[in-house]
Amino acid sequence: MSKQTKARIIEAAEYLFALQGYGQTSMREITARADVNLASVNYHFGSKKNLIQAVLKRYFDVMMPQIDEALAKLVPSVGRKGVDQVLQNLKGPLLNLNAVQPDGTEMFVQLLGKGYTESQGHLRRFIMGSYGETVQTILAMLRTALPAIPADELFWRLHFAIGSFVFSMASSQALKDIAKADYQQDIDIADVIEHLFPFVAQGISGDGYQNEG
Amino acid sequence: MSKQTKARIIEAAEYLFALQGYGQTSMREITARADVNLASVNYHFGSKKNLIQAVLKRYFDVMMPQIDEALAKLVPSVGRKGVDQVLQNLKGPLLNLNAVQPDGTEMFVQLLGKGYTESQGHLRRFIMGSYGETVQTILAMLRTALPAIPADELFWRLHFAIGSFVFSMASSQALKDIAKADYQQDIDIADVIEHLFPFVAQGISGDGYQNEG
DNA sequence: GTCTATAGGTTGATAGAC
DNA sequence: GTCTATCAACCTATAGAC
Repeated sequence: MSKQTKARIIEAAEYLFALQGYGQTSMREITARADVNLASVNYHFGSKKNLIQAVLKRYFDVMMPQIDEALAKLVPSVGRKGVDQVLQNLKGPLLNLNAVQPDGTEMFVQLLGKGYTESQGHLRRFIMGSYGETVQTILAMLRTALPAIPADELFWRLHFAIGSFVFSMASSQALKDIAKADYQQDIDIADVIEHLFPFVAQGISGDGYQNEG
Repeated sequence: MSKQTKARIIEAAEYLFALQGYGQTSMREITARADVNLASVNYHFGSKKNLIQAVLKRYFDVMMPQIDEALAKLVPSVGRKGVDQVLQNLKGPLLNLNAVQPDGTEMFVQLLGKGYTESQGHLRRFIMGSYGETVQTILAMLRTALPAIPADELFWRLHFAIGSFVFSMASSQALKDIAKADYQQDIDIADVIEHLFPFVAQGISGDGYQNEG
């Protein structure tokens, strides 16, 4: 059955990509884990590149419309409160990815991080080409919340925020181990978000920016 | 001459590692760029793993003692000001890496970022094993600056801060491209730090934490 | 210390039988 | 749609001549 095979490949691939990265995961590993034939990846997806995009597309296609919908209704307040509102509206769509797949949210963020740092140009082009509009909407909302902060400064802060998130996920196994050993805490993705969003909101809202000469 | 060859290898390797990552850079690329024989890497460093560690060690061995020295004299104030003081004392040693090599700071942080996200366990183990004490000192300083914030909450924030930094560096090429295209800015590492530190300080110092149930 | 040559393994992709 | 077999290219590492 084609449908089953295709789905098995996607699931195996996303697990391994999230864990090891794209470049370090071979098609042989993927097909072995999916328990399908090696040649079936190229039959169903054409190439490894296409498979990588298909894995991410599955999540983006669920999340981005939800974000669009959530933000369409929003007129953010000015200041820290507005930033909180924007972030709050991202939280739902993000956590809903757990419906796509068990641990889907965590998987997605890790895939995103790996895609960013393994500077495979084709992935960034694919994302920005397909979903750039939603990204722009998020930025516009933050601009409404923080009208006094220049666009380029906001661009920086948004990227720092993404970095906090992605890094936490990318090293989440290490974080989990440390937290358990040193602080007797068992962590899941919702915990990370609960700690992360105040940190990020605080950092984004700061008014102490200055363009150094 | 052995010394020259070894140095040429290190320089070529760190450039390519920083640009492409460790896994995606082959010894053939390195030796071609260094204009030395392929076999010389294994002769001088034993293995690719050792070469990776040697590249990072060159920077850590310069920076970590400087951080130790800078922090030894410091008794941070309480509050946001204390956090700023701690970060300020990290800035110098970090920027001094430009003395190791032109663009040394940028190179180093990119190497660090790639090392963290390409979860090559041996690298994290090497770093924490060799320089973990300095990391602990930094944490202790932040605890002095923010005595009201529980240790586990500070642990979270420190990781988010590291995440902002490492991710920004690991994806700095992408950031540069975007900044140039969308905001007509040419960025260097000092710019990134100038934007990053206030963001991080703001996020770490926030007093709006709450342990959700 | 430097070189050539090569071993021994991996990779992504494909041709062609079924 | 699935399989086997294989290609051509790449990889790290090493043996051994100079």
